[in-house]
Amino acid sequence: MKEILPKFNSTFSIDCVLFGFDEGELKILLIERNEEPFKDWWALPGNLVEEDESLDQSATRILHELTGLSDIYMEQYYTFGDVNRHPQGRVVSIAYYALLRLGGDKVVKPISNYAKQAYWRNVKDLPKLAFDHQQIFEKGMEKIKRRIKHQPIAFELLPEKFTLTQLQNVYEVILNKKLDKRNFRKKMLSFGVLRDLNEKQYGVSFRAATLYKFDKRKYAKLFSKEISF
Amino acid sequence: MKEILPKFNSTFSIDCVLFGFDEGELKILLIERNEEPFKDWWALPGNLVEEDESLDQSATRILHELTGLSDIYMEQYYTFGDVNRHPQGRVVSIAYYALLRLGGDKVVKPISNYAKQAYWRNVKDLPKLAFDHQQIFEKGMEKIKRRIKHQPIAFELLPEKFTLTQLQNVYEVILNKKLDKRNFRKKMLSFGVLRDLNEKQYGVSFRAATLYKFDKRKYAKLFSKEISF
DNA sequence: ATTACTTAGTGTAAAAAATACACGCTATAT
DNA sequence: ATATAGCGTGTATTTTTTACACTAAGTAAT
Repeated sequence: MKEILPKFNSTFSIDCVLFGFDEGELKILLIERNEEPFKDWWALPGNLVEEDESLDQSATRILHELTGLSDIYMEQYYTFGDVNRHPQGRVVSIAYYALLRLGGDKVVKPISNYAKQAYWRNVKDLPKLAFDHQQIFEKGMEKIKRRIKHQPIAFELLPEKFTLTQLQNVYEVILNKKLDKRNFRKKMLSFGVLRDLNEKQYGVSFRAATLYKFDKRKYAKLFSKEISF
Repeated sequence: MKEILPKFNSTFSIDCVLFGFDEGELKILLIERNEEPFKDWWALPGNLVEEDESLDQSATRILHELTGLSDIYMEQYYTFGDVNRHPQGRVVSIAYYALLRLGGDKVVKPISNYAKQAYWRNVKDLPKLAFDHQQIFEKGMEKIKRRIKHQPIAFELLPEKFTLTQLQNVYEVILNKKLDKRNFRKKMLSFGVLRDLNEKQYGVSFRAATLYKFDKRKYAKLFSKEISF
């Protein structure tokens, strides 16, 4: 039982739900495993935590290995520790979600050592996943649904310059419902964290939309709106 | 480095922020440690996870050992894994908060083996804590502040029968602000999860208030209220 | 029994936020 | 010139939130 798992003393791992937004769809990155257990299954990217790295460092490393990027927005959200979640022994897994800009220039085609290949898959059409990764994904999905209502994380999925329609698409696909265009724009602009770049899209085969940028300095003004007394 | 920590293969532990509401104050349970490291320091109750128990089971066990109770409301909220958070080696700690009815009958006076004594301490007046427990406490405090606005967790801190004033006190002490009595009652009753017991307090030296009960069957109706589009 | 005291319990008006809803504009493609 | 596809805009209604103060009921002391 113990021979496979622990490098050093660690029996904990990181699993990442890496979200990307592309072609109007919310996608996550899945790897096809090249190792037992669950060889040939689809799984969330993840790995064991090294002895000398914090959990955040480990997640950062894993994401870097997958994508080559090192400034990915990322957050720990839950730890899965059922006794039998890993068929070969006790592995507690700390789950992170991460948000990545997929649009346009940087095309991420990740391949890593423990995976045959990695693909972006629409969250609405996922294959069966290894281990308890379905559960890990679902909890991550819930988290970002909730988080997007309080924190300016939608911008992490978009290129630096984006249109309000693109932004609305991100909200719609994460919340899984249609939003009213005028009300959406009114509210978004009312937060005062979007800077109008006085610049238009180009290369589109229809009327070009205004480009906006997320203004990080004003971001603190975006408070939670919750049950209020 | 390894000689002290791992029973089996486990280098993870559970730490619990156990909240109670008493005398109008929000309190947490602290133990005075009887072991190195941090002998004689105040700390959150916690322990190593056993090989054959899930994280939730482990937290349940720890809470049971402390209080003798086994139906405590409890939730995992974050995992702390800095490399040097434990001076004697790598210990990743999964944090839970828990909410306990302190009122009246059940007086909890917990003593356990690794602790000299345990005390309820007002969250507004905490001593210096061992390890990174200050940070763990603060994150737990943030979590319940947020959670109480979405989920009916306030009731977990009150006796089964309670008055609206007591309920308001719980909200006030967790949110750390005064609320308007009429607006509070209006909103609480509007959720439709309180059952009027047609019963009054007694033994109080002033006008007795109506007692209410949390109606679990209607609880699902209490939706999140957040930024809405 | 009168009085003083303490907490319970109640309503309304004003402000703010959320919602529902439709059409002219503009750039591109043919 | 014209068709097309997405851009960009305002108002009226409803709902929610907020602010605000007095009477009622019971207890305790005299």
